[in-house]
Amino acid sequence: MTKDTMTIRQMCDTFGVTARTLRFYESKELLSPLRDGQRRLFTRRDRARLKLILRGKRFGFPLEEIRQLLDLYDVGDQQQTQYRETIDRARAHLAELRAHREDLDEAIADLDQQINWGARMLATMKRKDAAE
Amino acid sequence: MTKDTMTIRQMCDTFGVTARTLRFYESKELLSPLRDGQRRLFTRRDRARLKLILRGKRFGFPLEEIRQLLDLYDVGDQQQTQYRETIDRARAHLAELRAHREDLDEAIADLDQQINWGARMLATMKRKDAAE
DNA sequence: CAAGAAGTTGACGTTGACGTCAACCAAAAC
DNA sequence: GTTTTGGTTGACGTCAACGTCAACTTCTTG
Repeated sequence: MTKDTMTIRQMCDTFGVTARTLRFYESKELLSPLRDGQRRLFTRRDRARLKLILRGKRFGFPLEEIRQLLDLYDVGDQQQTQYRETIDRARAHLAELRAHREDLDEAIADLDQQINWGARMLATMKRKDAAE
Repeated sequence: MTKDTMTIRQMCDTFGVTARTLRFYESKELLSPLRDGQRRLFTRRDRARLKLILRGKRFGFPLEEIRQLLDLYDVGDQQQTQYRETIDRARAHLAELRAHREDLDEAIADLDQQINWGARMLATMKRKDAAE
């Protein structure tokens, strides 16, 4: 049933990371692959987590913060109180993400405007050049 | 006229960075404050640039990439060719930002859904508890 | 069965972005 | 006039996030 595991190299190819990275993430307890003797076997869970890790990284979150958030997606066998806390953390994180998006929207608007400005500027420069 | 300069400490307080950081940014040519003898005097230009630097950092961009983009906001006395390149880099950067936003939107949707799921889960747990 | 090929565990190196510390200067306050 | 206060320049330290390398084991393939 749980035959859908991957070797480290398959993981590397699939996600575009190095083996070193995967071992490093394991040492930091972000992943916890099974073992076949010595060798690692990455499960569906590991894959889901890695996906989230990489996404977190794209947003510039440090690994430690990402590690804490991973539990959110890991419904597990938590107690009610713990689970409530998990959800609260998730809500806080969601708020952060939304703030991040507003920030981003502003940056996009700024840059877009600046580019238009620059493009007009460039056109003016060309006209001036041609006139000489 | 250009009397609106700030000391390094005023900059620190205003932007929430350390003096070391400002000197470091200067050494990497991201800022170029005036001098009053030895002491640095940060101009409006420096402030504008620092604001952009910090925004770039919030999005996880490396300082070197930020430095290149800063020229865009610095119409300056660039040659046409250089300016064209600057605008091209800016366009590429803008595309990156937009991709980033799509990614972010997805993450927000995911997390939102996950939270709703969790909230329903929690409600179920409570009902089960109350039934016992 | 020898020789890859794929994987493993340390251990050390590297890079970016600063922190920390020592030694110094210069104007201002006591 | 000397002691703060605010600033300066190196030089070295640090931390995260891996890269690199050596020495080893364990299939598997000719």
